[in-house]
Amino acid sequence: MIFTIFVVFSEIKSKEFETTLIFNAIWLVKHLSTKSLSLQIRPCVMSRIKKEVTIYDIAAQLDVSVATVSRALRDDPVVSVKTKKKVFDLAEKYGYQTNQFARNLRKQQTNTIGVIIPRLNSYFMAAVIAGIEQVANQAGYNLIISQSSESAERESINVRTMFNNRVDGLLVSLSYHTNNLDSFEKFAKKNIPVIFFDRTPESNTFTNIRINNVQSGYEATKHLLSKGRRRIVHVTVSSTESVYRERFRGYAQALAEFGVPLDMNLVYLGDLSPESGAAAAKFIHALPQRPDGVFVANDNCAAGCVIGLKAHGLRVPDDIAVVGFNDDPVSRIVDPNLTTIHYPGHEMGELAARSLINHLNGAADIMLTQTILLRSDLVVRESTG
Amino acid sequence: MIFTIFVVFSEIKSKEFETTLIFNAIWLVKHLSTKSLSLQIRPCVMSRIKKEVTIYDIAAQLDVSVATVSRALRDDPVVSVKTKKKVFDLAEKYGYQTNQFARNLRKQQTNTIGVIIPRLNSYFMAAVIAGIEQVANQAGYNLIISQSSESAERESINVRTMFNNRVDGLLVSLSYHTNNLDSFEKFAKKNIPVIFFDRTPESNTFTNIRINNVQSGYEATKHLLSKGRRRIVHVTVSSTESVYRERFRGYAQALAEFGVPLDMNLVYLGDLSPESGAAAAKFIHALPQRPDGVFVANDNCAAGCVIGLKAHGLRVPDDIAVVGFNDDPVSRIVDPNLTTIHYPGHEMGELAARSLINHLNGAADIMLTQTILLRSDLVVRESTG
DNA sequence: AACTAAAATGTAACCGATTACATTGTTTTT
DNA sequence: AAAAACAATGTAATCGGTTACATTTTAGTT
Repeated sequence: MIFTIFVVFSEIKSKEFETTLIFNAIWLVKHLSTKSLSLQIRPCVMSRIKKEVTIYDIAAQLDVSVATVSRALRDDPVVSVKTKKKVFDLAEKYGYQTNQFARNLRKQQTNTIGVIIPRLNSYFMAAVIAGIEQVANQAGYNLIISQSSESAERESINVRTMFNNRVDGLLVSLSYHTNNLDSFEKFAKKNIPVIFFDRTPESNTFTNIRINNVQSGYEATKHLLSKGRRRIVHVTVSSTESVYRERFRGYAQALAEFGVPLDMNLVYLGDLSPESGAAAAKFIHALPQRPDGVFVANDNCAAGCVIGLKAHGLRVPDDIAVVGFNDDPVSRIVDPNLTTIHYPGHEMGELAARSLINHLNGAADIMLTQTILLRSDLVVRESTG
Repeated sequence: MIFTIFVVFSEIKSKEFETTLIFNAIWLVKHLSTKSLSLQIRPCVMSRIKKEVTIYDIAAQLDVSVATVSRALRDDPVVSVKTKKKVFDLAEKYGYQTNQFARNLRKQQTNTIGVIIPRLNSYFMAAVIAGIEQVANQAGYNLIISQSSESAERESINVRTMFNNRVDGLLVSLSYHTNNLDSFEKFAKKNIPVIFFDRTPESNTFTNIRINNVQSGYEATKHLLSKGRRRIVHVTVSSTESVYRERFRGYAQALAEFGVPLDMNLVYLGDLSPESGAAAAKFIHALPQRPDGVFVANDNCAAGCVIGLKAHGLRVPDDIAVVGFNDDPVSRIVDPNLTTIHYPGHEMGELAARSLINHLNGAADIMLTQTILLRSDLVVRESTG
């Protein structure tokens, strides 16, 4: 059956509007029963009927099949150069956008990477995210970022959400209180790659990217010891997560090496916030025998602690030397500037994203890699004299 | 035609594995031609054939239609309680997950909100994001976050990406250098809601959520003036974006009110980083007539500036008083603590997300709202004596 | 029992891109 | 000139939920 169709418009506002109308007309003809003889449609109604340009529209316009259009748009070498050009031009003209859902549905993959972090409130995390984003954007991947707010429960909800959204891969930094990896099981079962960074689990089922926290903790403490300090407080968090446990281990190791007995009364457990640092300062001030050094497991907390110590009349570093961790910009703001452990956030993010994407592309298999350790360095500033 | 099928397994590892096998068998029967009489399949091959549980599987298992399953899973009241329970139970048992792409494809909406921010490096932004995330999560929306890195170009690429990913709505804080809103046109055309927050455009095509920057700049400057300071430097950024222009306007207004002539030689343009603050301090120190006050357009920069001023031997606030902006935690770390303008990041994020989602739900129409102003307050601390 | 209204469920088209396989047209080989 | 090889394009099934409309079942009424 062959139709001849006259489309008469009473008002055409713009080229683009005309396009819409024509597409709508084509669509209507395709879908209407042959019974209707007359038809009156207001533009607004029409535009509601169909508003997106699809490969079907392009195919109809050029009188080729959707398959050809689909192939042309993906630059498949099997399509002739001439056809490709026609398709590209028309797609350009009508501002065609591929519908990602149709593609994802069909391809069973999403081009999306999930990122789960404890909190977005540190310079370090911002740097990591920036690194991840840079690599992901470049490779055409989307990012879904969510925060666990240091809660194991929220974390596992986020993991589930990521799973439901069928992310192609997951980059995770664990919360303080994560005590099992059950929620990640699903990913393992479906062979969806998961890479942990910074706050990594002790289990070795997944790939980890981190620094040597034992060593860094050791160096921080050793630095204090080498400055002659012997009564050293460690301010950290009570966490099931390995990072802080390892920093503590390094602290203990250094003490042992210098023959200083480990005194658990000198270990202050808080939440590593600036407020917690202030509380630690109070704790230190109240100790019967005044300590002469503090190793704080993060800079924000260390800054709070330094301010607290000064408020209690203690001089830093003369009375008490302080070492932080992270090389957060705050370490250069607080007076005196903090001696701290520097480690590369941006690089860590880049590396994590790149590893994941290479794995997804089949360029490398991360399952072969168990752990990647990045360098971390002690940066000596005023707070240790 | 009625088939009776015997499925014989040589090895069943677990209940779940059995489920997979049965589903595969059902699927095979549905899809195989009647010609094949014999069939041998290895489990690994089978699991590749079909690995996700779909509503079709559940429907087949319960001997109801997919429509019923679909409706039951969405808790449609039209489905009987009994059937619903059966469906829920089986879905639970087999760990069914709805395929978002299929749903999105069909529903023509994504349940995703795009967020574009200049940078993720300030406490304020982290707070905003946290606020957005809280509301979005609660309402079952996903978030795609991306950074423009203060570049107008990156920003418009991000906008395009968001558009291609068919976000349901967009929350944007503009970069320093955005000079036109062309890239957002697409959204306007398709009636996809866009809400700007904090760094909002001057145009009133879209809804804006922000504080009164003119007023805040005015108050900050007036505070310095009321402390007797008359030669006041303003440290800001050369930006096309209105926020900083308005803070400057407030600064100029306050000066005018106190009869102090506006001297453009006292306006220092940098990038508002801590380093830029240090540079501003150097600039101030080098000025022929020493200023006695500084109003810096953000706290991070102000902190850098304070440190720089101290390094140049100037006493804060005695020689020179400093006011920042944002009430970033750093304002309470730097010595002396910064007088600053506090404004609610978390609330701003919440409000932006909630407005957007209400609009999407049809509960409210944001197009009716032009601008929402949030309160901002001067917080007086040591840096102004 | 007959009839009607309401409740529950089923059927099938649809969203838009992908791709195995089939078909057609064109060039090269024997 | 016939056969084979290759290039270009087309056909139609597929991904998995959603929903308008159709059909069946149940409950309620006279």
